[in-house]
Amino acid sequence: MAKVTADDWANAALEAMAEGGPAAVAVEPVATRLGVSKGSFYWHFTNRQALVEAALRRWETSTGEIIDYLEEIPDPAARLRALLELAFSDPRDASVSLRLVGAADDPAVAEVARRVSQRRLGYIAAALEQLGHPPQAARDRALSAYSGYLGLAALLRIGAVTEVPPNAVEEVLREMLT
Amino acid sequence: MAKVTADDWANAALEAMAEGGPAAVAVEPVATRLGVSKGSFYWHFTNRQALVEAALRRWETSTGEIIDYLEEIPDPAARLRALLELAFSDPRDASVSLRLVGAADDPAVAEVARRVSQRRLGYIAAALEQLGHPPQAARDRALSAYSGYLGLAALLRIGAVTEVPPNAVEEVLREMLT
DNA sequence: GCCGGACCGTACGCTGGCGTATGGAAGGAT
DNA sequence: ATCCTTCCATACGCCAGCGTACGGTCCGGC
Repeated sequence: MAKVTADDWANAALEAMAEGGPAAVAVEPVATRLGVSKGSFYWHFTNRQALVEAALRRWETSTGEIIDYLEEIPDPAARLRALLELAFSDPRDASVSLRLVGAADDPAVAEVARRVSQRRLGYIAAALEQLGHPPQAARDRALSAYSGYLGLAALLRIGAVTEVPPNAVEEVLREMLT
Repeated sequence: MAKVTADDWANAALEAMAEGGPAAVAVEPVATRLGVSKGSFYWHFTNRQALVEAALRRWETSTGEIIDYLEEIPDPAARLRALLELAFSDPRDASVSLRLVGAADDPAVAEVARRVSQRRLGYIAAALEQLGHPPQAARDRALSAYSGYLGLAALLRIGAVTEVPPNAVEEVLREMLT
């Protein structure tokens, strides 16, 4: 009837993580969400930690696919613009990122967050290099841009800023490219 | 013998929050930390939520005092520099801030984080206005600077960046002042 | 000296979540 | 038709943390 797969569990766990952070990735609640009991879970996974890691892997690959998709845009400036517009229009990813930052005591959480961030930083820096910036400058600007994005997402999340400034994308682009 | 006050509880709770986030502000562990039992706690407070709020209030006033102290620096440029150097040298505050961002589902948490952030943004913007920026530009630059700070703190926390870039303070200052 | 209030220890019940054990149901292989 | 494998439900024991009940101690006022 139900026939739930391990991937179903991972998806539901990621959903729970987006809503309540890694701490909310609990076996029984996710089971209820899937309309299934714990018996199913412990057949597919060994313990709760494995579920958290599955959700993290799922998030990492899904963000990776977005970057893979963007990589295909030939013009580096257009690529950066597409990235920014995607980032500022996807509150879910920002929410997950910030939750992982908050839960970074768990080494598994911190490592995934770190890998994802570094991949993004590398992606931005590579585009900037293609645009003629020397490597070190490209890395510096990438870091500053991505930091600004993350911080703004944080301020949005707590309501210190109510809307993303309408010229934010242009602003960051200008800042990076000049 | 021990004679613990409500303030002692609030301090210990803030300590626990800095280490493990709001979720780690649990009655029994904090009691142990104070060398006391729950009996003491439920004398001074009504429930756990009250303890969390006490810790939040404590953090808010303590960050407020820092700003009050900085307000006394007459030269606005020196004031901003002092703020930045303080911020980048105080990992504890950054840690608490980021944890609150992560736990912003709790409205009490979000509101304190919001108030603190807005106070800081206002403080920076005021200094920039004194330096001749028109109000809107001052607010924009304050937002961009503070976002950058927060984001960098996040990246440091997860290890995506291992050290605060040595010229970060100068960089942000230049960005704000020009 | 004792008495009442401030303060705390201890013991208890309750809940939510983890992990285990065990017994099915359902479907394909033979 | 039977049997093995896959998948799941149910029931259980366990632990941490919340909140309550109640008793005990210490100390100032009288």
